[in-house]
Amino acid sequence: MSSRVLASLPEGKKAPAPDRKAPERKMPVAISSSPGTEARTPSAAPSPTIAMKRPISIAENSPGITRIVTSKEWVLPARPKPGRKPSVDTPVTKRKAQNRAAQRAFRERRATRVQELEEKLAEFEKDRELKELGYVNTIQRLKLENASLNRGMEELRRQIGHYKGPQGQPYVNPMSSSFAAYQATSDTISSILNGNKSPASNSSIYSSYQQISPAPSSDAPSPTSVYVTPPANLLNLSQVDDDCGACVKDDCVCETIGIKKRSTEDDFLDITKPRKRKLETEVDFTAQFSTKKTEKSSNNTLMASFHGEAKSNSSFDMDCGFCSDDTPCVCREAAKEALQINRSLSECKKQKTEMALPPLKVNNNTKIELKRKSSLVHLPVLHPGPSVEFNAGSMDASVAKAAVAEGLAAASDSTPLKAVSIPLKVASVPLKAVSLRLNEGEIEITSSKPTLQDKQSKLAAFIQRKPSAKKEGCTGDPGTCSLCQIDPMSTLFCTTIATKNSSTRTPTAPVPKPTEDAKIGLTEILNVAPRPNIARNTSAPLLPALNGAAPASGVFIPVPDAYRTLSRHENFDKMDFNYMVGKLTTKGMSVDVGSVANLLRELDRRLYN
DNA sequence: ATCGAACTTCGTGTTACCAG
DNA sequence: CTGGTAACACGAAGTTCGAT
Repeated sequence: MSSRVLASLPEGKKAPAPDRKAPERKMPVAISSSPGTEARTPSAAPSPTIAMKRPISIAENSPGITRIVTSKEWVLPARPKPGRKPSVDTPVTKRKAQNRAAQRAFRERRATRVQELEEKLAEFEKDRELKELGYVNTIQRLKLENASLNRGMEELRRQIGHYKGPQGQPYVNPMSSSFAAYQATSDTISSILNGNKSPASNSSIYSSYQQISPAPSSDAPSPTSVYVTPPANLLNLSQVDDDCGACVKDDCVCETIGIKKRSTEDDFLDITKPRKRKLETEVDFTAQFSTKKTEKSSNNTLMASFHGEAKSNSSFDMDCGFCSDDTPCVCREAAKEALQINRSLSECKKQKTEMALPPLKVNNNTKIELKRKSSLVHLPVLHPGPSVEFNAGSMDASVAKAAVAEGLAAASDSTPLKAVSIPLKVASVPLKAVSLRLNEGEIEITSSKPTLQDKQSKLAAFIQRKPSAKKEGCTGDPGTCSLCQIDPMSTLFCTTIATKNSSTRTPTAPVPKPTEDAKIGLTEILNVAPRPNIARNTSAPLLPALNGAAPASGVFIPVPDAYRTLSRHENFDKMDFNYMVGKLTTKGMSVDVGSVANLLRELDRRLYN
């Protein structure tokens, strides 16, 4: 302190105030035997409060010193409050004293406010991190789901196309590169039909169709046998709203499985009807030019079919208002071509409907067998959500049996619409449901009403199925099973249950294998609250039927199965995680089926509330 | 390793300004 | 006049870093 201080002391200022009691401050303990520490602690810390409380021994000869054991227990003094010590002398003027007090109060308020804000900020940060984690998990799950859906959809398309394409005609995959050509073509035609009179687009249309046409061959079949699957927006111009976004009109899985009403074949014709005009007395220049085109593309069977039709359909006309009657109308031509495509497709469809196809069946290897017996397929839905599901190839027998039990209950119902089927939300998201099944295991869509015997035999097959490989099931160690490896939420679920178990000191029991008794128990449990028949009335609220709570069943399923079952529910993400786990009755790393059922009902209630 | 100067941080006091 | 606030300055304690 020194000269600088002395020199800078303003007039009237007094020397620094004497020692004041410094508030206790927590600081890291640093033991120093050097007396210099005390020396550096000036009078601010009145007396070194380093005091010996009791003698302790020093551990000697210890090879690796991880803990210092001193002979004394030192109580270190709190770090003296830094900064200028508050003055105790009375100010000269009243005003000064008032200002000092005001300033002190102000700083106190400011510090309090800053502290509050910091606490708030910390809370927000914590909340944000939690939400972010949740979002990341959701994104990952959605990505996986999307990928599996795409795979399933692709597989379905491929398989369906394989069966649909007559005489070995390759199925034109809308998702393939030629789909882009379709898209461009349809857009162009649509724009023409809507009044865009750009004659230059004609060539693009033409070339587009050349691209999408099957490879020409000398022994090409009749034009009507050409199988083309244009995108929905080309043929279904009037029913854009009905487009599920995943199906192609002529290849709509939604229609195939009967959850979407078949659209009329001549939707496109309906658009062009008002523009039709009788042209019996007029010269059909369009047909003439079409003929020329046909000659140009003699190898193109698709175009040949179009123009062949055009010849026979000389009455078709379309007044675009741009071309004159003496000149070949490009717009008319394009519209006519689209019409021909539609007609050829109609014939294709007729052929297809005549084919007796078996029901669509997808087994564990995601193979689809098309055994269509009828064109209309009713998909029975027993449950609004994926509350009980059939697992994948790795489906554990317990969960499978739970689902089977539900199916059994349904099978005993005399309602013909009920069937042994997977309760899916097919009505709302058809492709998703189907491909989910594809991805995770078995899907079976029956076209005919199953008999009770059929149901029972299927049930027996399910029940007798052996559980999957052990690595796919619960390992008893959270985060190590296959499900946990790919789904962080599953890991969290398992960990939470493990934590719950440890806190409640539940003895860790091995994952029980469901027994025959379990099957009966499941049937009883799941019959406690009979599920409404969604197929009969999809809009009917489910609450009345879902109010019943299933008692504890004593039947336990592995945690991953419980997670799979619960996580499929739409409301799974909306319900508090800890609450859900708390609702579950667990024994070790297994969950009581009854508690799962209860939780599902609660999720249902929230969903339909 | 030790020491001391310079620097940093924090608490406090004083003064001026402004609005009610 | 009084309360609230900003700006400035000081003091004390801790930290850093170069010289020895």
